[in-house]
Amino acid sequence: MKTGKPTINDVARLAEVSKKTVSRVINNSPLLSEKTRERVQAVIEEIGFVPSLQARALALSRNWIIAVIHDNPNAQFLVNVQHGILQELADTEYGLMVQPVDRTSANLHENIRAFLERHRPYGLVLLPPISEDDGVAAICEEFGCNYIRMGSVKLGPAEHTISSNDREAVREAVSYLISKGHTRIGLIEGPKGFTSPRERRAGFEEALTAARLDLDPDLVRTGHYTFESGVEAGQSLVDLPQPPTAIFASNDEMAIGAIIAARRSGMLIPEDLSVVGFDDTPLSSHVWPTLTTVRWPIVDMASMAARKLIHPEDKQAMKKWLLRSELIERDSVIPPRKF
Amino acid sequence: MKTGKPTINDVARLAEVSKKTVSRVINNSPLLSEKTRERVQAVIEEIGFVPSLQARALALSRNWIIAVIHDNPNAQFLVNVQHGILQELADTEYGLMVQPVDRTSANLHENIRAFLERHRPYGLVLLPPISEDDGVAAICEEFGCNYIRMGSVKLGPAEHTISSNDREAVREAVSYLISKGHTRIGLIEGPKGFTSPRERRAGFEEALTAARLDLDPDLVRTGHYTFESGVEAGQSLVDLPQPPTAIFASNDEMAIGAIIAARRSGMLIPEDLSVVGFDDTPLSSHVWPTLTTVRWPIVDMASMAARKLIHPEDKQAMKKWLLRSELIERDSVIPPRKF
DNA sequence: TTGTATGCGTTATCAA
DNA sequence: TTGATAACGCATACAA
Repeated sequence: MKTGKPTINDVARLAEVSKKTVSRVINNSPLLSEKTRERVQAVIEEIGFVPSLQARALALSRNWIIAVIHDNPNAQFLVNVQHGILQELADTEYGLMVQPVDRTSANLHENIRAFLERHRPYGLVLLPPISEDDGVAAICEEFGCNYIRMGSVKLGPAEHTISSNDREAVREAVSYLISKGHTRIGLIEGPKGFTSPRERRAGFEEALTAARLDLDPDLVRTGHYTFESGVEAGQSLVDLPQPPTAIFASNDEMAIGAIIAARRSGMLIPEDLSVVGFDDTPLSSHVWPTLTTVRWPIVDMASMAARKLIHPEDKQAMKKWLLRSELIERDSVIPPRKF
Repeated sequence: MKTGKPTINDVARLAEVSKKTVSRVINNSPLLSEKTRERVQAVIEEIGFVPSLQARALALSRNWIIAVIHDNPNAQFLVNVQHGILQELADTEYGLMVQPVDRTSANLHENIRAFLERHRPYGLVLLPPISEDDGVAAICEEFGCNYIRMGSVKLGPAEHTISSNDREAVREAVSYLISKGHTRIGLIEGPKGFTSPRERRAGFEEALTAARLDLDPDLVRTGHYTFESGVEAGQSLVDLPQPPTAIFASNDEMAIGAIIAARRSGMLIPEDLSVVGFDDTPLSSHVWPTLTTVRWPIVDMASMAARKLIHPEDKQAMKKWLLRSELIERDSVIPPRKF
C-alpha cells in the first residue's frame, strides 16, 4: 500500500531537520528562520514532495473538500453553482463534493450530521431552500464546519451569507413593464413557504404600489418553479374574461410555460402578451421570442461563497454578502395593444 | 482536535478484545467466531461507533469517494449523471466528487494524475468525451484506481465500460421517419472527432441503406450539440431550394434549434417539417410541439457505473455494459405533405 | 480464531 | 527557533 511518493520524513532527513520543522515550512509558520525555511523549501522542490491530504485529514479531522448541500432539482442552477465554486477552487488543493438531501425528510438534520461526521468537509455551501433552515446552520456551528448560506435575502451574519437582491430586481422588472404601459400584470409566483418566491412577490407588489396600481388577486397564480406549473398558471390567466396584458413569472421555466400556454390559446407573444422571467437561464435566450428576464448572478454568488470559505483572511470578501441582479431586455416585452 | 467520538479502541476495550478483532468485525472478515462477532457488534451498536473514513483513508491510501471526471458543458447531462450515481451511493458511506477537466489542455493527463494523487478516490466515472481517451484509462490502471468509461460504444473490457446503443437507436428512429413516408431526411450531426456523433451518423446511414435510399450530402450539417448550432444548421437546411421534409438531429438542443429556425422561415412544425431529436431531455417535452426523440438512459447508465465501482462482487453487474435507448414518440413527426 | 507490534503521513505538545 | 515524542484511528504482517 506504500505509494512510493516522498513523505515529510524524506524531506526532514535530506534537509537535516526534524519533521516538525518541515511541517512548519509547509504550513507557513512564522516561527522559522529564513535560512532553515529556504533549505527545507529547496529539498521539497527537489524531490517533489506533496503533503498527503489523507494524513492531514486524519491529524486535523477535516478534509480538503468543499461540499454543496442542496435539495434543488434545477439542473442549470446546480451546474452553475458547481461551476462557480470550481472556478474558485481551481489551482487549490480543494475538491468539490455534492450532497443532495431531502428537506421534507424527518431525518434531514440527522443526515446532514452524518455527512459531516463522515466526510468532514472543510466548508459547506448551503443552497436554497436548505440554506434557509437555521437548524442546518446550527449543526455546522456545532461541528465547527465553515459554511455559507446562499439565498435571496441576508441569512445570518455577513461572513456566512451570500445573497442576491431579488426584491429590488423584481421591482425594477415590473416597473419596466409598467413603464411600457401595462397596468393589468399577472404574477406567477413560486411555491409558498420559501424565501425567494416571497421576496420576488414583495418586489412585484412594491412596483405596483409605486405606480399607484392595485394588486388584483385574480391575476396571481402559484407555481412550483416548473415548466408544467407555468403552463397551468399561464393557461388559467389567459383564460380569464379579461386576461392580463403582461405576466411576470418568478422564474424562466414558468415564464416559458406561460408563453406556451398563451400560444396554445391563440395568443401572439409579445403582441398579445408580454412576459418577463427570472434567472436568465440559457433557455431564456433559446426560446422564441427570446425572453426578457432578470439575470440572477448565481455563478458569481457561488464563486464568492467558495472564496469566503477558503480565504477567511480576505476581509473584503468576508464583508461582501450581496451580488446584484439586473434586468436583461430581450424580445418578450412590448407595449400592450390598447396603449 | 479530538472529536469525542468513540473509536475502535473504545470498542476493543469494552468488548474485551483487541482492536484487530474489532477491525475484523467491521470489515466482515470470515476468520471470526460468531460469538466474538456478536459481542463486538453489540458494543459497536451500543456506543454508536462509526469507523473514521479519514483514518481508513490514510491506512488504505484510498478515500470513500466516487469522482466524476468530465469535460462536458451540458447541464442536464451532468446532473443526470450525478443523480444516477447518487442513487447508488445512497445508504453507503461513499460520497460524490465532481472534477471538470479541459480535454484540450496539454496538461490533461497531468491534471488527472494530480487529482488522483490528491484525493485518492475509490473509483472514477469517466464521461464522454474524456472516457474515450485511452491515456486516462491507463492512468487509472497505473494508480490502481477503479474506473468506468461511459460512452456510446464499448470502450475497453466490460468491467470498465457502460454504454448505450446509439447507432441502433438512431437507425430505428430514422427508419421510423422513413416508415412515415419521408425520403428527404436532413441530418444535423454532432461535432467531428467524437464517438457519439459518429455512431449516431452511422445509425442514420444504416437506416437509409436499409430502405435503399441514398445519403444526400447536401442534407447533412454539422453542429456542436448546442442550441445555436441547431438554429444555424436548421436554417441552412430549410433555406435549400428543395428542403428536407424531416430532420434528425443528433441531440435535443439542436433539434429544438432547428424547429425555431424552421418556424422563423414560416414553416409549420410538424406539418411542413418533422423533427426527431436525441436525449429525451426535460426540454423535449416542454417545447411545442413536443419533440419525438430517442431516450438516452443516462441516469441508469450512471447508476450502473457506480454499482460496478462499489460492488465488484456483483458479477452480473460487472458483465452488463449495455443499456438500451428507445424511441419516444411525441408530436413532432407526421407524414410529409406530398405523401 | 485472536493478539502484538508496527505502519500510514501528518500535526500538536511541550521541553530545550 | 527547533526537536523528540506522542497523538490521529485504522489496517496489516506475523506470531501465537
